[in-house]
Amino acid sequence: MQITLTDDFDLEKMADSGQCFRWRPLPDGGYRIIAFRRAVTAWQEGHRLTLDCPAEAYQSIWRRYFDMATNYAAIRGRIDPGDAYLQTAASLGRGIRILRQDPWETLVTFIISQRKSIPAIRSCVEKLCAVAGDPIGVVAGEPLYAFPSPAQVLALDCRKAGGGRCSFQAAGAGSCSLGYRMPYVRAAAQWMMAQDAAVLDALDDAALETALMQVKGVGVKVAACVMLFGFHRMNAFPVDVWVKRALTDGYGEGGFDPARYAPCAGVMQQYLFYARRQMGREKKAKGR
DNA sequence: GCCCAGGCGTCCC
DNA sequence: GGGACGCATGGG
Repeated sequence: MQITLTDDFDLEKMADSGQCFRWRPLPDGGYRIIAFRRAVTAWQEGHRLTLDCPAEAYQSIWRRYFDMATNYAAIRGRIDPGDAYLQTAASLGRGIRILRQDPWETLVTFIISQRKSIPAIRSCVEKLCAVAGDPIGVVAGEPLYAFPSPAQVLALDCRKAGGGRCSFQAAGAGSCSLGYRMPYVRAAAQWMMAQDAAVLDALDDAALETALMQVKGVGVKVAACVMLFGFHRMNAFPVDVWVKRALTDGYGEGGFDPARYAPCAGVMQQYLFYARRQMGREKKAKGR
């Protein structure tokens, strides 16, 4: 299946944008993506996107996943020309789209994300999938797994081999490097099973944030990530250490108001996050 | 070995 | 409501 791209789209930048944790770069430049209990491999060459799936799968799954109906160039074009810092960030981050990911998976992965580096998040999420998720196929001798359902997460045995009580220090098969987040993930699973997806979708942003923050382990930042990357609330603006650094560099204390870019502040957040991380890397490389 | 990571809950004021 | 502190674990 081949798609001719007519809008901002950059696989490499999206893979490195910190919104998804199950994209794996392949030696040939492609990315293997697992989402919605399916695996697909994607390659990009300029305006040509190739997916190793039938056209029906693109139409029913991946087109929506990549948010193909939204015009990101137009959103980028609305950035204040006088905002030099954001202009630069957006030109660095051009091609990033806000993926429409599964809300449950997004909730869990961003609970896991706290106090972890992005590579550590990836490996933790993969462990969780391998231990609790359904096998969905074998590629080059390597088994692939779906993201586990809430029930599958609750079925995880997080107890120590000899102990009775649930301990997150357990080296047991179910610990998955979750550490102190294990009870948070379980709480998220219980919460999720009690929700109606249609009801959550119908909530306004403030009500959805309140609902998400009922889960122990979900604070303002994780809630914002789940809203932006899982519920596609394009105005959510997660502020993490990188965005904080970007805002301090570019605007000083309190000098940036996300409301200025409503209803798409979240896209600006992605540009700022991506650009600031790239700058950090360049500094590191120079220092060597 | 050491440092720190896409924070959060809790305690305390 | 805001600031200090502890937190399990692994990647660089």
